[in-house]
Amino acid sequence: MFPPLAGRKPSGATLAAFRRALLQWFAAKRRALPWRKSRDPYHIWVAEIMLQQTRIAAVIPYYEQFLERFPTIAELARSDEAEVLGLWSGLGYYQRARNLQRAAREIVELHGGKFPRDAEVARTLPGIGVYTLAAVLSIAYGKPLAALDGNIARVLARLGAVRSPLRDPQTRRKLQEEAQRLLASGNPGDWNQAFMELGETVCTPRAPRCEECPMARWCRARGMELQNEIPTKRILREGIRVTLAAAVLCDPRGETLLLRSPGRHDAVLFSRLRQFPAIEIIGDMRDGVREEAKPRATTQIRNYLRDELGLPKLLKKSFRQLPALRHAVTFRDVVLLPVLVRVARLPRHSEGEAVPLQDVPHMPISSATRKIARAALTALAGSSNQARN
DNA sequence: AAGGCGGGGTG
DNA sequence: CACCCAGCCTT
Repeated sequence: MFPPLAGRKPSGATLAAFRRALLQWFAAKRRALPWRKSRDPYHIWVAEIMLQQTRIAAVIPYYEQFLERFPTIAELARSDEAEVLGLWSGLGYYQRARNLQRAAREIVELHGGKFPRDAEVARTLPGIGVYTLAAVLSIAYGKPLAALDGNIARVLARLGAVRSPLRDPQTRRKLQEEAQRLLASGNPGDWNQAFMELGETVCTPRAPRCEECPMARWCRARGMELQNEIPTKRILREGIRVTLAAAVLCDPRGETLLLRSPGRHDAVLFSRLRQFPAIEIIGDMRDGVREEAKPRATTQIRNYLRDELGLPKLLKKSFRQLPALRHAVTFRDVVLLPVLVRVARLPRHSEGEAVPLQDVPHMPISSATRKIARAALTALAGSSNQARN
């Protein structure tokens, strides 16, 4: 079913050549990534959690800052969740950070502060699923567990010309078995990383570089010129479009108001983290008419601030609409319409908090909130420059 | 078994 | 720009 054993009796020699080809390629091309400097299970674990659904380039700076602040499991366990989220801010999938810290506390309380070696024990930790378990235990402890992530699944699917969808549970099982069978048990950590790195750099989702691929001679998809058709495209939930207006209040001291709970919009749009007051601009939002939301944004924000935040009536000239921003939240495509609002005093609000606008980009917030804060800071810097000139 | 959770890279 | 990517948890 899969090369190198496809259609023939399992041949030890072929399998050995297959493994040698990949390991030699990895030895030559292996990138010097921060988490590869270490075998500390904690370091590997943090890296693997950050790398879930997230590209290497995005992870590197977060990884280094995170370990600098939380050098040990014990340090992570005794920190505030808010600080952990602060260091995660911008990386997305914030539940990962919460689980990471919960697991750290569990490790300190139940496992003597060391990441468990036992697979069944480690698997019970929050945030440790089948993939992460195999990755951490193989890399940190040399356990012979085959990792199956998206990269490896794609490589295996191409090697074996598997046409069924990768997320199909039956296919998944088949691929997991195959990965386990191919695993080079001499150094499972290197093997898993070699496989993933091949998927990331050569056997890419689109336009795979088959000419550079050390495994091309074993690849059935390549042989059938199906490398661009396999794996089959995943059917994604249809996206929806959302338009939000967000108010960046600004008092004379440069302070702004953040809310702990959402305004009139879906809470997930700011990852349930602190956010600017915001409302969804309802209206006919079919394709092509989103432009109509822009004039409505200021009016609706103005009403919202008055009715629900108890802000006194403000003059129209206190409002300044900034250029629209785009943001994505899983299947939602969000257009953000930031509105800068000059106020004499920030309103009191039970869920509100006054903070210097300057500080907002460094707080535990979603990227959407950061984008809005940066847009506002840029606009303010621009207008003060104009005033000086 | 299916759906939800971010964000950024790529062609 | 539009399109693409994916591990874990909850329901």
